[in-house]
Formats: sequence, C-alpha cells, structure tokens
Amino acid sequence: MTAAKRRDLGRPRGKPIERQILEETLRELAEHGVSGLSIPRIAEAAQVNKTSIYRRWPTKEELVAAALEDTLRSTAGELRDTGSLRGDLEQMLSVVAAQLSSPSGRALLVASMSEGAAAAVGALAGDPMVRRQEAAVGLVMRAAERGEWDVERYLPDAVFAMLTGSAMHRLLLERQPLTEAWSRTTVEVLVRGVRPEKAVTPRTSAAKRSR
Amino acid sequence: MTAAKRRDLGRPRGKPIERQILEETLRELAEHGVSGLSIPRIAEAAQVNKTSIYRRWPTKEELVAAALEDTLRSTAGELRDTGSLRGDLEQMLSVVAAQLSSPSGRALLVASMSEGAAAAVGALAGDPMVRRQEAAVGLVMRAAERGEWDVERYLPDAVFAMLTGSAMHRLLLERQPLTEAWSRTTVEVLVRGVRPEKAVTPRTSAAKRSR
Amino acid sequence: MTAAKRRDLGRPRGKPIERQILEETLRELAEHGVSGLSIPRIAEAAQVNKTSIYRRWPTKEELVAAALEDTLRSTAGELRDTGSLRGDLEQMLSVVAAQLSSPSGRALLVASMSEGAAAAVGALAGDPMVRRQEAAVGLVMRAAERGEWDVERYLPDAVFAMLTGSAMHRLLLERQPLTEAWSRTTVEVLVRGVRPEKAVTPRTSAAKRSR
Amino acid sequence: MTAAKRRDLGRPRGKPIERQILEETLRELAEHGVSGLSIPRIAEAAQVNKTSIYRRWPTKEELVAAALEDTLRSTAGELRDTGSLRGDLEQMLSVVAAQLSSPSGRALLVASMSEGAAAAVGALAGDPMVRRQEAAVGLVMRAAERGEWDVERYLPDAVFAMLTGSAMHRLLLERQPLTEAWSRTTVEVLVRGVRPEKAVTPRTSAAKRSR
DNA sequence: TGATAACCGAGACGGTACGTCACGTCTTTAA
DNA sequence: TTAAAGACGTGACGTACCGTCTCGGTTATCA
Repeated sequence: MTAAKRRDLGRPRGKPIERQILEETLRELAEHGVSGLSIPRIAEAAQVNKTSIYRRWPTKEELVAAALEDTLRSTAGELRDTGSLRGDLEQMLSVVAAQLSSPSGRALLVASMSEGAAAAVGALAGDPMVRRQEAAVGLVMRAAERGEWDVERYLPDAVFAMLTGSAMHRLLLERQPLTEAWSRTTVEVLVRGVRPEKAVTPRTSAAKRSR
Repeated sequence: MTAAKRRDLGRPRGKPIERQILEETLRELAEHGVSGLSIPRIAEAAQVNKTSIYRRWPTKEELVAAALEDTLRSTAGELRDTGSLRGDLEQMLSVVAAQLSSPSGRALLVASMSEGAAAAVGALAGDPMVRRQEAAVGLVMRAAERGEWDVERYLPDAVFAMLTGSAMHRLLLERQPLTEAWSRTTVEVLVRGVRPEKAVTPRTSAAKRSR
Repeated sequence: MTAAKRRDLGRPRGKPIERQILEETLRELAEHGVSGLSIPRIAEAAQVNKTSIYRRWPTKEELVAAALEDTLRSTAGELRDTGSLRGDLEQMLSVVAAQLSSPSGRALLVASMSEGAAAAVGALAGDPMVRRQEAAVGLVMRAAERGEWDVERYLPDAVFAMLTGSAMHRLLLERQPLTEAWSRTTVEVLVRGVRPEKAVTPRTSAAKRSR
Repeated sequence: MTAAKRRDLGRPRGKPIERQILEETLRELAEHGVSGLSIPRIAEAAQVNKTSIYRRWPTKEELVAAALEDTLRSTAGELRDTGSLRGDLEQMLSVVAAQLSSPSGRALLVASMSEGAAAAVGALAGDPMVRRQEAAVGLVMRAAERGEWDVERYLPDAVFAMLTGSAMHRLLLERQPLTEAWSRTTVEVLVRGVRPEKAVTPRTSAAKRSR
C-alpha cells in the first residue's frame, strides 16, 4: 500500500503572487469592466507571468469570481436590528451603497446585468442579493411586529427592489452620491408613501418605538 | 479660375447603405451589447464594406448613438394625464418597462452604467431620463393639486429613481417579467408606504405567520 | 456577367516589407540554424508584425525556402568550360565553397542533413546539388574527349561527391578556410591519384587488382 | 560531539538511474537529433524526474557528451595494416561509414557542423576525427614505403578529407547506402585518379557517345 | 456627353489578446 | 543527501479580431 496521493508536494503556490493577481484583477475590472478584461494586462501589472494566471483560473470568469469573492465577503451580512423600520432600511441602503460604490462592485453589477452574463459571474452577483433578501425577511418580520408593515399586502421583494434599484439609479445612472438627505427621503417614501402628513394616526406608536 | 470649393460634388453617399447599416447595428446591439459590438460583423451582415462604416462613424459609440436615435425618440414623451396618481405612476412604469424590455434599450442602459461609458452613450441614455423627469414634474404637480403628494417633503427625483430603479432591478438583475401585480404593488408603496391602513393590530397574525 | 475575380484588389503587399523579412530570416538562419528559428524574433528584427509573416508563409519551412531561394539562385550555374579538367574542377570547387561559406548556405546544408529534414528544405538543398550534377556531366564529357577521364570506370557522381564532400569536411567540420593550395591539391588527387609520378611499376599489379 | 563531516551520508546516487538516463538519451538523440533533444522527454522515458538529469548535466551538450562517450570510444582505432593502400583506405572508409550510419553518430556530426555548435559537442565529434588522422599518418607512411604515395605532394589531410567527406555526402545528403562498389570506386580515384590507364585514344568512342 | 471628385469594395497591415505548450529553474516534502 | 513533485518565469507558438491604410473601380453630378 503506497502512500495515498499527496497534495502538498512540489513547490507550493505563491500566496503573494495570488494576492497580487487578484488585486490587479480588481483594478482592471474597475477600469475596463468584465468584457474589457485583458489577462496579459493583468499579468504585466501584477508583475507575474501570463501562464501563472491561466494555471490557477482557466477561464476569465473564474478569475473574476475569485477576485470578487473577498470583496463580496467583506461587505456582506452586517445587518443588525436597529430597533426601527426606518433605521433598518437606512442601514440596508447604506450597505447596498457601499457595494455599489466600490469600482469592482459596480463592475460586477454591470456585468451581471449585461446580456450574456456568464454563469459564474451571475451567481456571484446573485449571492449577495440573496443574502440581502434573507436579511430583508427578518427586517420585515420585526417591522410587522411593531405594526409598521402591512404584511398582507407587501412582500419584502418588491420593497427591496425599490430600495436597491433606487440606489443603482442614483449611483450608476445619475452618478450622484448617496447623500444623507437623499437616503432619508427614500426610506421615508417606503415607510409612508408620498401622501401628505395629516390624516395619519399610526405615527405615534412608531415614534415611541424608534429609540 | 478654378471652381469655388464645391461641397456636393462627386458620388453622393448611399442612403440605403446607411439605413442597412443602422438596422444591422440594432440587431447586433440586441445580440451582443455595446461592448461586444463588432463592426466587421455588422459590415458583413449589412453586405457592406467595413470601411463604409468607419468612414461615417469613426467610433463605436457614435454608431450606436446613430442607430438608437430614432428608437429613443419614438419611445419618449407620450405620458398623458390619467386622472389619478396611481394611474400616472403605472403609466410611467410601463413606459420605462417598455424601454428596458427591448434588447437594444437594455444594452444601452447597461453600457451607460459601466465605468468608462463614453460621453455619447451616456448622453444618449441620459436623454430619455431627462425627458421622463420633465414629465414627472407635471405628474407631481397634478398629484399635489389633488392632495396626493406632499410637495414640501418629496421632490420628484427620488421617487422617480425608485420607480425606474425598481424596474431595472426586476428586469435586469432578477430577470423577472414586470407583471401587472408587481407593478401595482410598487406604485402602491410609492403612494402610501408599507404601513398598515389605519388601526391595525398585526402582531397576532404576524406571529402566526412567522413559523 | 460580372467581372472575373480580380487579384490585384485591396492594399498591395508591401515589397520592402517582404524584402526586410527575408533578409532578417537569413540572418536568423545564420545565427540559430533552421531548428532554432524564431518567428517573433524575425518579426521584431525586421520591424514588422508577426502576422505579416504568417500571412505570407504559413509554415516555417516555406519562409526558409523563400529566404534561401534568392541566395541559391544567385550562386547557381555559372560553370563555364575552362578548357582543362583541372580548371573545370577547381571552378566547381570554388562554387561549392562559395555556397558553403555563406552562413545561410551553411545553415541550409546542415538543415538538410539533419534527421527529419522537411520536404521543402530538402528540395531546396537538393536543387543546387542536382544542378551541379548536371554541370558535372558536361564537365566529364569534355574531359573524356580530351582523354583525361576514363568514362568506362568513373561515373561523375562519385567524383562529384568527393569534391563537394571534401569541401564540406574542410569548411564545416575542420572549420578551416579553403586555400588555393588546398584546392589545387584536392583537384590533383582527383585527376591523377596519390601515386608518385615517375616509376610507375606498381601499376601492373594494381591494374590486375582493379577488376 | 557531533560526528566528523561524513561524505557518504544520505541517500546514495542511483547508478542505475544514471545508466537509464544515458540510454534514453541515445534513443532520443537518434530520433530527434541534438537540437531537437528534449530533456523532459528523456526524463519521462527513463522514468526519472527531470531534476535528476539537470543536476548531473546542466547543459544539453554535457548530457549528449556523456551519452556518446562510450559509443565513440568503442568505435575508434581498430585500424590495422592490411598490406595495401587500397585495403587500408577501404578499411578506413568502412570505419567512417559505421560511425555515420548509427543515428546518434549522424546526429552528433550534424550538430557539430551547425553554426553555434557548443564546445562540448565539437570536441566530441573532433575527437574521433583526430584519432583517424593519427591513424592516417601510419597509413601514408606505409604506402610511401611501398611506392604508392607521393609524400612530397600529398599530405594526408586533404586525402583524408576527401575520403570522409565523400562518405558524408553519400550518406547524409544523398541518403544512399555505402555499397561495396561505391566504396571501391572512391578508393580507386584516390589511388590513381580518373585518368585512363595508359595510351588511350578515347576521342572516337567519346565522340560517338556524345549524342 | 464627358470630366471629375467622391464614394465603394477589397484586402494588406500593425497591433493586441488569445490560450497552449515546452523548457529549465526553483522550492518544498519524503525517503 | 538525493529524489520526486510541481509551481514558476520565460518565450514561442499559431489564430482571431480590430481599426487603419492604400489601392483600383464605380457612379452621380456638373460643365
């Protein structure tokens, strides 16, 4: 019985090399987008040989996925209960904004929206979306308990799309920053619509609750 | 004694050629998006030499702009007064949806969101956006007169971003169709928020629901 | 009836480019031999794009053949009747020497001798060999008429091999120059052998032996 | 108190490995020649890691030299006195032919003729040449004593070059076998030249022949 | 009607990226 | 200490596009 196939033989893969490649991939991604990605350019910028990239990630998609993974993981699920619906929504908005503000997050989103988005990229972009939707469920449940959300009528999905989509519109299309005021307005509309104030009874209970 | 500089001498440019090129450009746009556009491919499909394309539109963006011009102009400002805020909003939503549903409209939007979007493309995509915002002003004013919009608090822009952005999210990211129900829900949230109607004691039902 | 297919359409092939490529190919050939030939290196040296080479000569062999063709043609059949066998042989020897002295001629010869010599190269190297053999036939006939050559016994081929082979040995293996003296000696042996001039006694026994 | 520096520590060098490598090198040499030699290929065939080859013979030339050493030594100086000049020359010719017929000998010769032949290879190929020339001296001296060689006129070198070179031409360029008849003719020319035997009036017959 | 100037098609060209392959060096673990 | 394993830098390979360029041929307009 010979020793089982050993995996840690030979010269080990250079960690710094890998790091450097992914870093430059992100930069490249930010500058030229997914479709404009050039492996030779990344290799040169990372001071690494082209083949060292192909060895690890045979396809462009895998490389992009690897490069974005860390970024995505880092900006992921730090959604906590803020105690009020407005607080929860503003928090979620700011998380979305953070992801869309990083050039790579932006590149990823654009890539996943374009026509023939590769599976790997799509999944990658879908992943935080799914996580956010899961978080949204909790958010809605808490709001419902506080009497702030009409669960019968409004599923989390549509509201979540409004929140995220509006940030996308602001940041990517209008190319305006997400100011505090803009953010508060958006949340306010979600909570109580554009109707005038007056005949509104439930504000009191909400006011009490929110801190 | 030579003739004064004449501008209309020689063989005139072939109009049918131009038409054919733009037509194929639209098809190409729908299939491969802006960044994946191949001018040689268009030339072949249009049975035209690629030189004939480069001569007229030196850059990809100019070609795209020319190809989309008509399309964009046609799907523009046919927003009429429906008599109610909900009606107006749903109408606007459906116009946005129409633009996002056409492959070329989709391609244009995606292209204008990517990092290094050329000025030509940006302007092109921005143009209908501006027109919609102008239309939105009228919409808001009518709503305010009816007491349906709190003009003091809500500028049209944020609400408009929510509307459009939410459609983008639904169509381009989730890749789901814009159903009637979805549309109505979205408008409803904009109008009156997610709050329960009036006095509601939702805790019990919500508690039941949550497992 | 449309015009027959025209061959001189499009931008014409650049003659100077072609010349430059072949020139650098010869240099490369001289430096690295056929097997060590590098197309990118040639392209760079010729200040020409790699693809411009591949466009004309899809395989390495064709490129080499083209590069050597001119050289070979120029050093070809200027064998004239010198009036004496010794003169004819010396002349032929000097032609061979000229070909072997040029680095490209040398490279070609070496290439055609190596194991897996490609057909194109082989034919190329064989061509001047054939021409020389044809010339040799005339040479021998003239010598026979003068009573200088025993046609019954000696076919041109073997003698020709001795002449050429000995030059190869001298130039390529010993790496010594072909001096006038060396040349005269070689021819002398061919004409009258190594036997001493005068007392030609042992000829009888030798005559018996030889057949 | 550590042990004194020991030289025979650790895993000993595998002699069988070395033998196996050189064996496969010969095979490779025969198949692909010196310039086409692939060390990884040899390593695989010898079931040995390529590092083990590079450790011992850093350059291709050294490896080839090592592989050929035995072969060359064995086919060296077994030239004996046959009693006649013709016999001696034929014997020498057959020794040369033997070396040129083995694929590795052929590869070595070709390699040593190419432009940038490394010193190791050159020396390797030169070695048997030198030995043959030494043998030639004895041959000539014996012939001179018998009155068969005009020492005043003909140094051994040129004649030896004709002999060897002609074999090279026949085997490597023409790629014809060295037949008995060919061999005898060549020697005959060396001994007595191409001239007719004595008084010949060949003009008539030759004239008839020429067309 | 003929000249003429612009247009058009064809294709060579430089450039760049592609992904693959082989080589020789190196760094590590196992024997 | 040596062997095996395998990552790594280097560089050639041949292909595929792209956008520019330079031609020769064509065609509508004006004199």
